[in-house]
Amino acid sequence: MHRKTAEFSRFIAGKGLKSTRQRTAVAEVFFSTRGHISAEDLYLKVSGLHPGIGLTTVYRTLRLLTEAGLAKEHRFGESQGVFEKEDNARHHDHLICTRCGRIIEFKEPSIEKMQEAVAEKYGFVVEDHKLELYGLCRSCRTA
Amino acid sequence: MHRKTAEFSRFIAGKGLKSTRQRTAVAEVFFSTRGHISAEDLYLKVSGLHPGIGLTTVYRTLRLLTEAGLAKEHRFGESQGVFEKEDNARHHDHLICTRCGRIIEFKEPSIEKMQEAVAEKYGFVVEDHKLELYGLCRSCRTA
DNA sequence: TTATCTGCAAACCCTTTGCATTTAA
DNA sequence: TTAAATGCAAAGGGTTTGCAGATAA
Repeated sequence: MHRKTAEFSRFIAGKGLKSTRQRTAVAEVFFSTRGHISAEDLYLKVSGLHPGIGLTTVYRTLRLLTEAGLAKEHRFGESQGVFEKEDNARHHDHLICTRCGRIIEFKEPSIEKMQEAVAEKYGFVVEDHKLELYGLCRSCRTA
Repeated sequence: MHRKTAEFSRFIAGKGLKSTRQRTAVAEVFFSTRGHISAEDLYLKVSGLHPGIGLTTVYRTLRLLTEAGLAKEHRFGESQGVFEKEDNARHHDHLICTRCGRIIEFKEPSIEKMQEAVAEKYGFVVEDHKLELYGLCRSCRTA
């Protein structure tokens, strides 16, 4: 079993939910998938190994994985949503005070989603990004 | 008539299409709207002035406006699409291909709005920003 | 005149929900 | 034992499409 599937099981248990055959199957296949995958494609992959599983269950499990912070949903363009593994040791961006030099680290998944959508519009696949916001922090502003 | 509505009419004519009452009405209301507006809200606004217009026509006109480069559609989060005027003389950010070095300029008002929201969360007021997206462009990806 | 438009209703597509049944704990 | 999960079918919600009648050029 994938390390992340085990982590998912712990998350499930922690919420007082049940660890089912289907959830484990979906997680296992999801974590062995590289890049993005749609709910439907994941459903097809899992179906190959565990016939009879429902597309609905795949959707529900993907939602749980997302809540667990193990998956991330993207909506590129106008098409169907796709999911990818969420890596928690992630990039962060910076807020920089132009007066006192104070630096605050932050991350904003919603901004990153948009960055990817922009990139997609131009045919790009984002590998990395740099976002720096320059301005005045509260104390410099009120001082 | 709005300067941009006139520009839209020229675009329409250039494509051998017809300048109709409805298209002009939608464009006129759209260009007098600040910020983002959904197809449905635009439909409601136009309906007030031109009863009987169809939501379908609003969608079709918004598509034409977008093709003309006069409108821009955004899909924030998972919700319905919204449109805004496309302004060609603004700050832009960069998309950089890490393989061929190709650089594309883009601007994304929605990202800037979110940047300000994030900054505000930390007590900052944004004066400037730098956003660089690094990745692979279409040709480098498919090559 | 005639190709394009319009508005309505129906279709679409992806995703979620309702519900009766099954299952993990 | 029993609260939670499953799978099916049906509903949702925003957007698009088919079509017959209307209209701009």
